[in-house]
Amino acid sequence: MSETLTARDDEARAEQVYQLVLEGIVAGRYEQGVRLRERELSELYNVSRIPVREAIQRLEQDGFVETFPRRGAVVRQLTLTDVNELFDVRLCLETFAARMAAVRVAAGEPGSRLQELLDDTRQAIDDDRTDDVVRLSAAFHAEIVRLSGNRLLIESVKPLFGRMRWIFGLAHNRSNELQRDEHMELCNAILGGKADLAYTLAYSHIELGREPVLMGLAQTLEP
Amino acid sequence: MSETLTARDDEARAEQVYQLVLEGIVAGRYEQGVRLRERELSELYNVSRIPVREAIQRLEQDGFVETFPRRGAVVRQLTLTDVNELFDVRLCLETFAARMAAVRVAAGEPGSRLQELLDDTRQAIDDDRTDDVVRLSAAFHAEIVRLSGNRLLIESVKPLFGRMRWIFGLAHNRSNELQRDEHMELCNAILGGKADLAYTLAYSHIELGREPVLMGLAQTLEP
DNA sequence: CCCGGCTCTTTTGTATACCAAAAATAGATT
DNA sequence: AATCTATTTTTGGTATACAAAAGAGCCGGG
Repeated sequence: MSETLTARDDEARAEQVYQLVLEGIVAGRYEQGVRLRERELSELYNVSRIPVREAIQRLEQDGFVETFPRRGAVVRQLTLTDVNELFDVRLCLETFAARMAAVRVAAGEPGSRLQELLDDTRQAIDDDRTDDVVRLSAAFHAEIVRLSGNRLLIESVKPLFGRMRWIFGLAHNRSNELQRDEHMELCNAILGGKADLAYTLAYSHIELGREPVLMGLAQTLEP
Repeated sequence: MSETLTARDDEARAEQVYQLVLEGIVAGRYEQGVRLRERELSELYNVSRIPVREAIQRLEQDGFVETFPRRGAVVRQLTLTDVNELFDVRLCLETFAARMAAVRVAAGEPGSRLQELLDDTRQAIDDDRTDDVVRLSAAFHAEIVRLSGNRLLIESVKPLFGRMRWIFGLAHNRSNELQRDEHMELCNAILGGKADLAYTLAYSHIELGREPVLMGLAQTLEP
């Protein structure tokens, strides 16, 4: 499990540290509430403290850790409130994204990638590749936001998607089959340029995801 | 105009550099497209490069500068598209915030600070303190988001408010009197716990702000 | 036994000095 | 004039050092 960074790797060190720590948090190797010490991480990953600091700053930005002045960073404690807040904000932004995506498709934007993702998901479900199903589902949501064409929206949603990945890792999800059906309906609405329908479908799809996640998290939180 | 940091100032250096550069951008002292060199800033503000880097990172997060690998940061170029995207995302988030604020007030949350801000705005308009009017108007919007009680929403909106301050600095605004009237209506709806009305009023208030800003910016952009 | 204060240690935030490599720039050449 | 080349800047990163704050441990008193 040597996660040492190869010395000559022209991608930014900070980015790599960010990814590695994030992976650790999402995978549960860094438990909630654990302190992230700069020295510790810099030694573990064989980098100096500067890229570590940069990574931690970004982790804070994306809601995975909390930092306190002169006391450093700790992995955040996920609460049911966090999940509810996340779903509320997703409802705001992703429903708008779905509507805009439909509008832009109607205006001639090519939206083929959505269908592709659905096809891949079909395959992944049939092959029982659960990780891929989750990844493709997230990619589907991200693709809708991308289709909306609003760069600020894309930027604003990015931290939400990071959190979602985390939460879905902790609290397991409802039926992949059901979700794919909803995605298909939503995809058809968008590719058909039906803005209002896309909005409504996105809304109910996201809202349907809330309860199961809350239930799942409630169990992992207090066993 | 020596902006040197006093040596013994127990607020974080990075934070101060962030504020100073931000001030410079918003005030137009750093023009759009200008490069921000780390060495330059660190000498100007009498700090080392570390807090400067941290400040620049945060400025990028908040959409004021753009960084390119190995080429550093430049002050962003504001376009009409940026403004439109900003208003679209604001419509998503702030209307939701207004609705939630009303819901929470109806559920017993004290919302007195809104009325206070309106009173102060009244005074500021009468005294012709334009800067204060702008500041108070921004504070009014921020207070609604705060009242929504959704911490993730508050966090998500923060970078938007930063951009607004910048844009409003470049493109002047419509009548303060009209805006205050709209704020008052919205305030009454929220304090009366009328969620749907608050939503509608917030929507039209924000949307009414779009055109004037676009017009104003179009002029300053190509004279 | 618990509490308040007193060291001692750890960790952050920052400074300084330095380096490799990529960009920008100036200069030389065709 | 345009292109290739050499020189300087600038970034991204390392290593090391240090003051000051936070935390841990210890100690004595109620």
